[in-house]
Amino acid sequence: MKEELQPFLGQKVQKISGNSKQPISKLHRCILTGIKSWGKALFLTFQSSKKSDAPIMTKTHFMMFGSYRINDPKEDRVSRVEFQFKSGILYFYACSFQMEAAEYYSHLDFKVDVMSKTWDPKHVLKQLEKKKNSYLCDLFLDQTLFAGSGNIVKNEVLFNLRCHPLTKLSQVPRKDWPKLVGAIHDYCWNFYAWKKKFELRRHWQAYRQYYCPLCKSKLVRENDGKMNRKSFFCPIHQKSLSSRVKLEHLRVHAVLPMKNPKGKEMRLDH
DNA sequence: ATTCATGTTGTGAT
DNA sequence: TATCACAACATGAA
Repeated sequence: MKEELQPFLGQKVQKISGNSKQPISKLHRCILTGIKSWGKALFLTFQSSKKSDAPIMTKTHFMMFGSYRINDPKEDRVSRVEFQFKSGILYFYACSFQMEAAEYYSHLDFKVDVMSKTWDPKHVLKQLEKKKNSYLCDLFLDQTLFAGSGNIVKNEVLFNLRCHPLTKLSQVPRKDWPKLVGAIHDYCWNFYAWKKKFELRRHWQAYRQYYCPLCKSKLVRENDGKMNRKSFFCPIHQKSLSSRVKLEHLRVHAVLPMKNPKGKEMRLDH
């Protein structure tokens, strides 16, 4: 999204509307001066033409169902916010949109943001020390450790590690902790690359799958951990771990492209 | 037609 | 005070 919004950087908001309860009219005639992200949140900075006015920062989170469009509004849908720029219109739908997020933003820890250039696995490792009692299925969703990770990432990484979702961090030997951290980071960057090519789902091996790609046994599907989110795992390859834990951190399998009934490759991801 | 779910936040109970 | 359970949000896809 940051890449798609670049054309609007430096442009003035010519018109703004939407059903947001935030005082969005304050953004009228402001210039978009910054496009940032932290984890799953998008931060836009706006500068009023009066230099004396403090910049306004907005925080947008698309939650589960949110979306955005550029120059192509959704039909029969009211925008949460809609920005008219000189070169086009940006539409936000069904998202959380908050203003005056500058204070919030300045306190964010970019060392835990998997997509940040200042992501710091050593720092994450130090933080992990406090989480020994957590299940991996909760850990991998914890935004204070892995900002940007989510339920797809959790399930796919657990599969790649051949690890049961209800493994406690304390059961994983300390020397293997960097593998956990690295596996999340690697998967998130693959996710980004795959998403750009509209081939995200093609690479799912556990998430929303029915059979293990390795042994064809039926995957277990259950809500796990404190987060109580859905886990998909192979009971053979992701053993319930007690004293001995061996992490493999395996490479993703080659997968066949998905085709629709007409044989054309499908555009799979929004 | 109905159910589910790439997620976070706030509230009220325990 | 900390933890927990759950509702709310809103919509495309299964």
